[in-house]
Amino acid sequence: MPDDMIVSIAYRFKILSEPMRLKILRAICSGEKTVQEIVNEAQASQANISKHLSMMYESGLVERRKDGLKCYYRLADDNVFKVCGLISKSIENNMKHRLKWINNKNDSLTQ
Amino acid sequence: MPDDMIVSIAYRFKILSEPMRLKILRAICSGEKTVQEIVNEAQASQANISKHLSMMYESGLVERRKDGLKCYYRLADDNVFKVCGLISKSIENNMKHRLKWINNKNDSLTQ
DNA sequence: TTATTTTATAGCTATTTAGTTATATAACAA
DNA sequence: TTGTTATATAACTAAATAGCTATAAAATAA
Repeated sequence: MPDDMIVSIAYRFKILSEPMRLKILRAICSGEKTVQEIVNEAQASQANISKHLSMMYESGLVERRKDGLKCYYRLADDNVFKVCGLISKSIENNMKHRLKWINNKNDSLTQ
Repeated sequence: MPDDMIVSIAYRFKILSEPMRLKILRAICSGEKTVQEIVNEAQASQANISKHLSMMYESGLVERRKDGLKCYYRLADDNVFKVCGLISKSIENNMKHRLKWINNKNDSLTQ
């Protein structure tokens, strides 16, 4: 994998690396929502959510549709869910691995 | 997905969001390597690589094995590659999407 | 027109962090 | 012992950024 591809992928990860932005994704995973609805679900200020949404839009992670005063945001594609699934599985594996290590240590202490 | 899971996933993304750390993963994807080998491949200072490796180890992304003076690092699991694959596919989709959009715009301009 | 609603953005602050230099640690060699 | 090699870490600086408040912009309603 070339360096510029690495930089692109790192940037995409960076967007996904903020809990508030993942909460936004959680809010719109079931379908498009207005900014105000996302604000309510993610429990943050309107300015903050709007700023996050703008950068997520600029980077192509979400798409949007304006209708009168309202603006509806939706996911650009669903790869992000597969990614989150893999990541959480990886975290789970890691937890199990550490737990096993701790248990082995306890076993050897009590032998 | 609960909030604490979101925080864990975000943190994992954060570790993957630095180009230098992805270069480290690229270096060790074919098998374990010493710090010095990784330094050479990733083209960075020893202190910098060592710091990145420490945090990647603490977070469970890599594992390590000490042998005399040398320390060998390896991937903890290969989910990270599936993740990078999905991300790059997602970026690719996004590029195509934007290109189509630009082409449509050009078409309507030249009509 | 003026008022209201919805969203975006500008300016600011505090926090985080990548990379640097210098040094510490630890294993090995002479 | 002393010297060398490999890695880790401490202290620092500069840059990036999440969240805040206030305001702008833009569509709608009265």
